[in-house]
Amino acid sequence: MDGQLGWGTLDNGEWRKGPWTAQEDKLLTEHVSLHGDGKWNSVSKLTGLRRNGKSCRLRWVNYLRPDLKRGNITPQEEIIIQELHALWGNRWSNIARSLPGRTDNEIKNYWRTHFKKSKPSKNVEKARARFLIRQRQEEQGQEEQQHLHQGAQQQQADMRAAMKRAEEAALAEDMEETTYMYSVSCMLQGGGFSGYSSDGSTGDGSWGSLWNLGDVPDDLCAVTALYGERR
DNA sequence: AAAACAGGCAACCGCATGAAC
DNA sequence: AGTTCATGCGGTTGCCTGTTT
Repeated sequence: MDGQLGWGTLDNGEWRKGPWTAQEDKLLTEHVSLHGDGKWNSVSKLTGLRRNGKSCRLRWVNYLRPDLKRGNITPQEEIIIQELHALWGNRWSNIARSLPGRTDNEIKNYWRTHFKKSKPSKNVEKARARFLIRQRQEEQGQEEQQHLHQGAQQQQADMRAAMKRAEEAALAEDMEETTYMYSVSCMLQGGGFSGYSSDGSTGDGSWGSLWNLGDVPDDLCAVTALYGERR
């Protein structure tokens, strides 16, 4: 390419690795503007770029895309990242979809440098705890329909009651957090919020309505599925 | 002024998944 | 139905740069 390859010397005599040059960026950008993104493995053939498809895709997604937002993560974005990470864990691509202009790589790096070494905040821990409680309740409800043994039913009812109490205690503990959760929800959906009643509970008693995530993976079911499959 | 250290970030790697054949 | 290939995702690595000693 330019003869000055640094640690990005030719890999096995074919693919270049390491930092991208301005010329390579230009080639890739031109290719995408002509052919659109996708078909990354054809980039090298069509442009002469000695980068493999994966490398091209990564460069485009993380750096060259015109809709990328430059600059520091804002406090609002930081809150969203914390909350969504509490819900989804390291689902960086999901989190990134909720933050237009940000990439999964960027969020992942930000998380690792800003949060990982510190203990999770109280709010984050609470968010996760409440989500898990709710999820557990739903699972219990499904199991209940399948197993109608009376003893088991009693046990499950006791457990649900205990979890319900725990959740209510968490909610009562600080209304400040409830307001906080509300504001995050509003940010996520651009202000439109429903299903939240003044007593601090959700209208229908589900996280789906509390969060109402919009284009963030559809609804509570999707979130639950994501969480479930992760474990 | 220079060496050591730490943080931030770009890029690579391996694996999983889905589409095409 | 099985195989191959392309793409996407999350984890990890290592360079660069700013800060501290």
